[in-house]
Amino acid sequence: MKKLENKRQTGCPVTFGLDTFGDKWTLLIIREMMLKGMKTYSDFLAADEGISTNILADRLKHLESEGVIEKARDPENGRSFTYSLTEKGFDLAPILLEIVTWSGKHDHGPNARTGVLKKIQNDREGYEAKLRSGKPG
Amino acid sequence: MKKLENKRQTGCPVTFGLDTFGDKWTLLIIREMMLKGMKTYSDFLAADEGISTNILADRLKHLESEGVIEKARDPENGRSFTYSLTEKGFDLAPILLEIVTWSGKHDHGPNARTGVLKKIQNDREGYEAKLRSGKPG
DNA sequence: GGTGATAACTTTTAAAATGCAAGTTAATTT
DNA sequence: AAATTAACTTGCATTTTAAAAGTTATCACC
Repeated sequence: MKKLENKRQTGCPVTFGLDTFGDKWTLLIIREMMLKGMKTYSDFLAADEGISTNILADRLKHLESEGVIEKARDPENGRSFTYSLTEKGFDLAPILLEIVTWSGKHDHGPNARTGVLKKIQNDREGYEAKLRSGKPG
Repeated sequence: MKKLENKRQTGCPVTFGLDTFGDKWTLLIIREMMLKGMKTYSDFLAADEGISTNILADRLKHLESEGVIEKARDPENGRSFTYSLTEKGFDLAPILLEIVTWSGKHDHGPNARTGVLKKIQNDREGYEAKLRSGKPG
């Protein structure tokens, strides 16, 4: 993914952030990890939106090179790897939660899901702490 | 921009948000409007990152169709139009501010700019209110 | 210890999106 | 009336994405 690798170096924090996670697939991978506890390549492939395998491989590589996620062998399955969020990755939680909050207010569609939204509204700090523990509800 | 127009309708709030503003150019346009008070087509074209004119036109059209921005004739210049944020658009402020906060923590480059970050740290509510007034500092 | 299945990718190729330059239209200004 | 400004649109080459098939390594079973 050239786009995200060629950092624009404008010094703008918005640009800096977008160069790291500013394409839709990247944040969906983060969502799978942070909100759904998914951690393997197959987990991500199976996500609702249907990311294609080449793009997934590319984004994982990029996120790892940016220090947002870490890759390790799965101790329980020799042919699998686990991806996990670093602190830098968990620090994306507030952004994700604000996106959920925004959508909660503006998605008036019939199948809008509100599970996470309710957790945020009920106890934001507690929920964020739970996410950072690596074990979402 | 087919990608953002074909809403995926998964019901997921993260997907919903990304389908509206989930490409780098879109949030940069929002940044120009919200944080820098820019409002014309030429303003956006002149932004640091150098968006190209066809993409800019496409993204403005999309944001307008999503109800995030509004287009109107410029009362002070008959050959110009002004784009302004709707309430739905201003509601993106928390997302933008969290991105700035994240980058403030993780951008260790020499030319990272911290103007907005300081305003957030100093008085977040006041700053957000100022943004919503349409007149950023 | 050979066969089949699973997991994580890589490669290939066509379709779609992007970037760049040049062209168009309408409203001023000179 | 002619030149300028503002906001686009169009055409085309390049880049990125998507979809499908192929590769490599580990494991499970017989």
